[in-house]
Amino acid sequence: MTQTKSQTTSVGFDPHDHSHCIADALQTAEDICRAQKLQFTPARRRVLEILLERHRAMGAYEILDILAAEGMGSQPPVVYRALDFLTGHGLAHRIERMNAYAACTHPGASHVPAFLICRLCKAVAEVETGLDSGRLGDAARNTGFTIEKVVVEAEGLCPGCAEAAA
Amino acid sequence: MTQTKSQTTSVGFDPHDHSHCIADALQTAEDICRAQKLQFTPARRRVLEILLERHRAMGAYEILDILAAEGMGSQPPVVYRALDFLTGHGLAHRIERMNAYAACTHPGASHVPAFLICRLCKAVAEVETGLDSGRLGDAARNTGFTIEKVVVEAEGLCPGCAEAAA
DNA sequence: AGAGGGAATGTTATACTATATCAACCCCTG
DNA sequence: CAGGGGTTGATATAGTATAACATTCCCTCT
Repeated sequence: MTQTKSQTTSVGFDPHDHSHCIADALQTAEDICRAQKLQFTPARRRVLEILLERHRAMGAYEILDILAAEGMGSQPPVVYRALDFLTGHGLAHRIERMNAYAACTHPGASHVPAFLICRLCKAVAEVETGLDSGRLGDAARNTGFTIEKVVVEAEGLCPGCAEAAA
Repeated sequence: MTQTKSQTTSVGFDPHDHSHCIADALQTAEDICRAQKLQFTPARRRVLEILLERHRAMGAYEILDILAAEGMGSQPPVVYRALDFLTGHGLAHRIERMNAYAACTHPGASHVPAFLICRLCKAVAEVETGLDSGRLGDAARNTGFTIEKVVVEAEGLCPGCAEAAA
């Protein structure tokens, strides 16, 4: 919000031109929904916008408070349905460790996303892992386990908070 | 419970002599607590036993029901305190994706554990990852993020359920 | 135009997960 | 035997998520 630098890294903790990444992400979401004949309804769109604006993981009820203040519905199913849609189509992710949700920073990519979660400021960065080809895949093959979905979440300190804490 | 084969792999979905791994794990837990001057109280011990007996991830309230039936306390803090102790000292793990808990299958080892979670029978296998040295570590270094803890959880089908479903 | 049907929303109620708080107790130690 | 840390007991409440059913909207087929 206070950053003014123009830079479009869609990942990481760097300052960047936030209005651009919001507009880009919304446009991408619209494209994806059109291509797949999905309904990008006002509630779904607004929830994604809220996640993009805050640029961090948010609890469902935190999002709900904002929706309610805007008159878009005040009951839990409103926000959970929107989040189910967004996560189900790769537009947002659930951060298991925080019971929270964050906009996907590179929708459309097929991937095993990993999240770097700052335990102080709660900022979340989404990065890629090469996990399938690593030891986890080996371990699964060795035991005969069929992996369908993988969650990778790292908690720690982002550059800013690490510096502030030092 | 119905397995009778003797085999002591402490990891994976293979049949094995379960009474052995329970006894071994409890003994190891006692050793660890003695070495670190921790109190392995009846409630803590019983919760670990329950997790070992079931050999799967269990919800806190599921454990609580068992404790209550045995007269060991019927209020949530009873089980959450025991679970905090066990997870805090590496004797059990929280499975974030399930809001559930499972006994550690190789306590004492320092590691980045990963979990293979069967979505049908809820069995959980604990395996090792080489994650620190992989792309996640690279990504963190590149962004200046300091990783303190990593959660890796894979959901899918264990060999038995995959076969049954086929 | 009207009937049928699928998806989305509105609404109420409830289930499930987890923690805060304070009092009581136990044991060790000084 | 007083103090203090750690553990337990007990009550209340906070936080997260879903079930269930009625209603509406929009599209399509006739």
